[in-house]
Parts: sequence; structure tokens; C-alpha cells
Amino acid sequence: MSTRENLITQAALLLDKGGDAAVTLRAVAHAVGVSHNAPYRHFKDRNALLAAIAERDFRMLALAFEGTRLGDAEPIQRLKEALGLFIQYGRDYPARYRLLFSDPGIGAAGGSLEAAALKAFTAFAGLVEDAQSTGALPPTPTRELAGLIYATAHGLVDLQAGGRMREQKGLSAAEQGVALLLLLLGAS
Amino acid sequence: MSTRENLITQAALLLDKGGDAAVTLRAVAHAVGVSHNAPYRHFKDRNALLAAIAERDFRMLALAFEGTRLGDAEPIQRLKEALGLFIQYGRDYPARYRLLFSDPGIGAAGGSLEAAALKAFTAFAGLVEDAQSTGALPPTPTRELAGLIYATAHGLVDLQAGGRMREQKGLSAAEQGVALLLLLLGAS
DNA sequence: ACCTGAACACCGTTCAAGT
DNA sequence: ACCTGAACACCGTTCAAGT
Repeated sequence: MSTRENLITQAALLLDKGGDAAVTLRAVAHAVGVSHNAPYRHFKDRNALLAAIAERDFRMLALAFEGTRLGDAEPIQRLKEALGLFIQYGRDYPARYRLLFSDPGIGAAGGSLEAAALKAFTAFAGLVEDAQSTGALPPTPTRELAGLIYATAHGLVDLQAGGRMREQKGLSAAEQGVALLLLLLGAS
Repeated sequence: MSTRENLITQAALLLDKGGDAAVTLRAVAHAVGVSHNAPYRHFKDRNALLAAIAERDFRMLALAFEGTRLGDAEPIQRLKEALGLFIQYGRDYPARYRLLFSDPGIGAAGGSLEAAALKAFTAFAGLVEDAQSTGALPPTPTRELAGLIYATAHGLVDLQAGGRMREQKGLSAAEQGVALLLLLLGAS
């Protein structure tokens, strides 16, 4: 594995273990076994390293969604499966999730990162389209409906990852919120 | 105005102007006109100062929601009005919004901050309840339905604040997403 | 092409004093 | 009770060298 790949991997591990603040270039470099400024040979700055983590995970999510779409369950079930995956990802890797979906520095990155993010969303929209074709979801324009479900799932997961899922808010778990949305949208 | 109040105000202004990274205790202290470590006489650490900003704004949001509930428009219209306020707040003060609704350090704060956040949500749930009573929204348990709408609005605003509202995602504006949700939930 | 050590300008936080 | 100046242990980033 190249030094560049090693840097991304170790940075992701530090992110999982200690959150955004733990991902210092010095700690990443030390984990890889190079000097504290060797990362600058591979990334423009700290933000570029974070963007590389995000891009890698967006590609993974896109693959997961595309794989789910090929399953032989009912389309609406496949959509629920994908949403379950998404929620699980947010629960298992909250800091990573927030990097991909909430970090302002990452959202403005553009380029290949934005392309990867768009690819993940497009795969997700495909799942929504399939569910619409069986009448399990309303015939709203697919892009708008997929965007709404995507944003709702994101809102639920983000509140969960931020520790804001109090029982008092009627949101004991993100899964419950997504299930309620699909139920109200007409999927039984 | 007390030094403590001044510190909160200047910190909020720096947050609006330059984002989270611009809120250094040194910059805040300098803006108020005290030495770089005077803030420690009023706040335990940097996070406590940020929490004070968040608490102040949660109280403001609660008041705004409570005020909206007293209007004389149709209940569903009052709910839309409150959601419009919420979205506008997120658009005008994205960094502040992210502090209140996405920052992990703030979500785990507990105490009076959590009480203020809960009060804002409770006021919001009251608006949902009123809309349900006229049949404009389904008779789902209010807490769950309010939580779902809250999470959806949050997801839309957060994606917007993070620069992830691309036309390709079918989400040209948070308002549009919320309107679609209410439409699909049966509010015309 | 890739890496290193020294250096700079920042931080948050603590501490011993001052009034 | 509130504030200050000095100091410590960190950061990201740059630069002049080294192989």
C-alpha cells in the first residue's frame, strides 16, 4: 500500500477513534511512521486529506446502494434495506458520517469528491424509482422524492450522531423515523 | 452589559463572520477588550462559551415558535410559518445553526442547554398538534410526527448549510423540500 | 519524487500574581 | 470577584536541505 493510501487509512481510524479533533496531521503521520510534514507531499493541506477519506467512503456507499438495487426482494424492501445500511453506517462511524454529510469544508470541495457524492445519491434515487414503479411510493418526480427521503434520513442520522435523539423528541431511533416516513408516504 | 454577556455576543458575531474556527478565545477576548484568558473567569472552557451561544439561540427559537402558535392564521399555515422561520435562521446563520443542531460537543452538553433545546422542540410540537386537530396532518402520535418533521427540516437545512443542496439532488431549496413533505403528508 | 528537521505563527489552558 | 502576563504543550504550514 502506498504512503498516500496509508495516510488516508490511518486518518480514518483516528477519526473513528477520537473524532475530528483527533485527526491532526502530526498524529496521522506518526501512525504511518513518517515525519510530521510528510503528508504535504501527498495532500495540499489537512482538508484535502479529510476530503480523501470522504471520497473513499462515498464510493463505498455508492457500491453498497448499487448492490442493494440488484437484490431480488421487493423494490420497497430493497429501499428499506439501503436506508438501514445508511443508518447503520451513521451509527457505527458517527464522525466519519458527519465528515461526509455535514462538514462545511467537505461540502464545498467540488471535483472528484462531489462526483463521488453525486454517484451515491444517484444510486439511491434508483432505489426510490424502483419502489415508485410498483406503486409503493407516490408518483412525485423521482429526484424530488429521493431528495426528500435522503434529507430526512440524513436529518435523523445526524440528530442521532449528535446525541440529540432524546425519547422526548419521539425519535428513539433513526430506523423508527424512516419507517414512519415510508408508512405515511404510503408504503406498507 | 456584563463581561459575560459581551463574551457571548462577540463570540456569536465571530461565529457568523468566520465559522467555528474563527471563534478562538483569544479573538473573542480581544473583541471584548479583555486579556486573552479573562474568558476563563466566566466559562469553564471554549466549549462552555459555545454552549452559551447555543442556549441563547434555543431560547430565541422557542419564543419565536410560541409566538407563531398564537397567530390567527390556520394551524397548518402557522406550522409552515414556523418552518419558514427555522429555515431562514439556518440560511442566515449557517455556522450558528450547525452549532445548535449538529455540533457533537454541544449535543452532549446536557443541563440548561438541553432544557432550552427541549423547550424549543416542545413549542414546535404544539404547532404540529394544532395542525393535526384540523385534519391537515395525519393522526399519528404527535411526538413521533413532530420529530419526523423536525428531523426532515433539519436534514434539509443542514444539507443546505453544508453546501450540499445541488439541483441534481432535487433539493433546490429547503422550503421546497418541506412543502413537498407537508403535501405528501396530506396538507394542501 | 519523496522525505526530514528546524522554524513560525498560531491555539487552548494553567498558574502565580495583581486590584 | 475579576483581571493580567508569562509560560506550556500543542497545532498547521512553510522552507531549506537531504537521498
